[in-house]
Amino acid sequence: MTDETTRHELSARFDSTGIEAPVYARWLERGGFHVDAANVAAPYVIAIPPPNVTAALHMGHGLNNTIQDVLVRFQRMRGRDAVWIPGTDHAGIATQNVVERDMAKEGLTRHDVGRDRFVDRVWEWVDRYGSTIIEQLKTMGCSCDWERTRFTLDEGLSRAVREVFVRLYAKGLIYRGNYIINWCPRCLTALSNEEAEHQEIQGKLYHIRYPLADAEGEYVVVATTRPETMLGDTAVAVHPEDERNRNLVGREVELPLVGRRIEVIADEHVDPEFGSGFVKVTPAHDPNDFEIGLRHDLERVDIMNGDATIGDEAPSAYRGLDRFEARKRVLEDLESLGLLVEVEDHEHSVGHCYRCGTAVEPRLSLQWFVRMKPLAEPALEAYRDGRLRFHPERFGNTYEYWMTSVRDWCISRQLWWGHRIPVWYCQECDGMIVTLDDPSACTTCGGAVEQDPDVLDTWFSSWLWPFSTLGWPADTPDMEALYPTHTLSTAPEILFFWVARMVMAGLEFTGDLPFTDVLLHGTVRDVQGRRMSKSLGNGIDPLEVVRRFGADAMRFTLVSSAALGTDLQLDHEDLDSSFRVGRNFANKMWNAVRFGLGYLTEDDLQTVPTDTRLELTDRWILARFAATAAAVTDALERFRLHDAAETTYQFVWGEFCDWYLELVKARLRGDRGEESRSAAGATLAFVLDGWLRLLHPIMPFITEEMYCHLPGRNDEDSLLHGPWAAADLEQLAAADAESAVTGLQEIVGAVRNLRSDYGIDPSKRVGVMVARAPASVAAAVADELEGLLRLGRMSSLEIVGSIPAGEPGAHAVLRSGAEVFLPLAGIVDIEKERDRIRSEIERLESLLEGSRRRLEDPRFVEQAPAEVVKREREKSRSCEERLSLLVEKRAVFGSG
RNA sequence: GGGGCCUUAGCUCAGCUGGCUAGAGCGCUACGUUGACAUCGUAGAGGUCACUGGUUCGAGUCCAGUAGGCCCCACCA
Repeated sequence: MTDETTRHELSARFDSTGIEAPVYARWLERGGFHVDAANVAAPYVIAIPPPNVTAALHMGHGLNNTIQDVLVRFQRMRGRDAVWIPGTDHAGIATQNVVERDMAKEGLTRHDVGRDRFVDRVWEWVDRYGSTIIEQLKTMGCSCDWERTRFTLDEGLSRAVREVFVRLYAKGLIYRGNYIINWCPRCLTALSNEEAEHQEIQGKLYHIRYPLADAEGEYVVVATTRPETMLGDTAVAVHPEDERNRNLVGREVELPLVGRRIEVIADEHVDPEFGSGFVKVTPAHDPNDFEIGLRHDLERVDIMNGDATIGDEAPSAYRGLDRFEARKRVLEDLESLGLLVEVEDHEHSVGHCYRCGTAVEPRLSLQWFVRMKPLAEPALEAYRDGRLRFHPERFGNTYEYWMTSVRDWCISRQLWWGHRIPVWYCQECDGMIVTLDDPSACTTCGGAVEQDPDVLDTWFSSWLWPFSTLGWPADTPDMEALYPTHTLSTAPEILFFWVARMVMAGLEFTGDLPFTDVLLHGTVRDVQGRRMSKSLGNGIDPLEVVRRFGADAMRFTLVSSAALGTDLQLDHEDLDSSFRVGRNFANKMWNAVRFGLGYLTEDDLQTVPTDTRLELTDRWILARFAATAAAVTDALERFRLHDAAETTYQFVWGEFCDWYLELVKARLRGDRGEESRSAAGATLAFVLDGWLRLLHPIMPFITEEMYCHLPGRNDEDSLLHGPWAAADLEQLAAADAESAVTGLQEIVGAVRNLRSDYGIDPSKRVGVMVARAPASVAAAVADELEGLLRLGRMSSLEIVGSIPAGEPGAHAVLRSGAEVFLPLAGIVDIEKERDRIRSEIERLESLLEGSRRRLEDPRFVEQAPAEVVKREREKSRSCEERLSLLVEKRAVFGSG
């Protein structure tokens, strides 16, 4: 689109359709996102939080990936070798569930087809749907280095997983043991502590009588929220110092419904104040009881099957019942025996499977664990000594707390989809082999070996992501050039699951922090403040938003609504209200550029325009641009993307479009001669080009498209690699131009205000007088007269020595000290004018009073910074001046 | 039971190291087809910055407490 005709045929309304795809295709064709490890001088690397391979894009992805793209594009434009590593996660439970559900439609379970065929089927699924989200990221404009796309089950990454398992095992940091773990009876697998989500449940506390075995009529009362577990009780405990009850220690009770005799023991865990002071002890079904059992060498009676039905260790009457069914039955039976003493409401929290929502069952089972303490120490140290930073900072507390109270990590999962645990058991002797390469026989006795059937927790591969994606454990050029990475952007809810563990893994296996800055973004919510979710049906499909409003509009809206550390609300029922801001802004940009293109020539586009030809407004907008560029750069460096968006928006719309374009129109048309036209053209082109750069990280498509339309440029050009903003922007500072133009804006503002107050027909041009304007403002008025006349709908704007006394008209006294007068013979309303002046006097008086009070306080003058005192004096003086003028005016209108 | 966050215009929220005559977008009211833009322009109304106390020359901003809302963590049955 380089020829003249096309250029001038840009439609008045910006339509993202038909622009985004070709622009993205151009970037890809040129390999614009790829960086060769051999050529890396100043790396900037982000590893994407790999979405689940079966996931479809939602707004959370929209936000997070926009943030990452902004950061990557910003650094790429600044000349860094920016690499954004994309990929997906095999997401063990989630993916297995999806495929199982799919199979269920055919009436099949995974057990019907067997392990190998099931895994094949998941792979087919992944091959078919696995690239969906990657394609969606492209639609959003994400500038990932697609040549580096990885999947956690790739051969290389799987190798890394094995390497880590073997290393940790050799170091004694991985062990296998029988412990109480969180078990999901629906997914039929162990879960880690993090995967059990605690929810407050409005439950009951049941008080049950356990008769003493050899004393008719005597009993103890235990309290429990899960009465069905009594079938597995193997003791009753009291606190060793419980005065009331410790005399019973050593006696036996007869477990109702079961008949087993169990001992009363003394254990510190019991809170003598709670309930009756007796605790039923079920070592196989409660983590605390398990610990008690260890201390007292209690029997562990496991009464439940994996699917949470009652098992063979329980009395036959209950076998086969689901746990909740069994609870009901147990309660009924206790009730009929007169042993259920009391039922009270009791709120408590119960773990739920983070994938399917089923209430987790604490279950005794043989699992693999990672010892976390030794890994946590260096990870904590890295945070404490400031090498690892969180944005917002407060998440450091959360991280620190988790690291100091971290518990061992259960990593084995009874699933089929995932990395198989690299452990083999000998079928002949008790040999166990933990090895990188599949063994063919037992290394001790030569017997046949069989691999552990379990797979590893998904997060056991995710925690290696920042380096496994770069080829670790091999010493690859990518590892050499691109590791460690720099920024990690993610949602706070996976701080423990993922972020904390990556830090541990990075330090343990590579000796480096995997990244230095962790950006935790907010949550996308609906208008009621609820999280967006499939089940609530309140989600927003980013692709629909892109289709209707454009990717840039979506990205701008997301970035500008998400201040660092805060959640953002979007209306899923009214996408228009949610994304209008971004769409309108894109349209504004489009039209501003469209306007510029009507006047600019190739010669206008040059380096920083600093010639003496520059006029006041040129110097003003250049100064404003320099300030904006500095603020935006600073904001992006500090991860304050919202500020960057806000600042540019205000500059482009509120200063560039509202004032500069308006003031410069006549000059661009050549009304003031070629010298003036070319100064305006050069300035316009420079500033336009400049803010396109500033906005490119946030709105890559429209900025690229517009950039290529600028005179002398074509599709071969690109903003992708910057430069970010021209060097030497400091030289553009022009405090004098800034204050002069502010003075002009005030005058126009006052005229518009007066017109509006007096209801003057917008089509009627008025003559205006200005007195007492500072010299610089007066000069500026003369320079920019025609523009000002148009903006204020004035027929004339005269600089006068003083406003003629007694003439009927409207007055305004400005902050610059200038006085604006609008003669209104026959129109002016004396009463109204008097009121206007009076209220202005009142306002200024109260302002002045406050200011004086401050200045009269010697402590303020002595202790406040000189700059503040100076400003206060100026404010005071300006108020006084304006007041005295207004008082004079009032005299003219009578004191009323 | 611990820890954290929030409470600023009708709505959604900015306001980072205390100096504010408290901002933005949307909405509202009035007016407007001004040759880039009605996805626009102009003006306006609208706020005791939750409450109470403290620190300070000065507090929306810091500290303590109160009230309301939210989140994270947690093996008291």
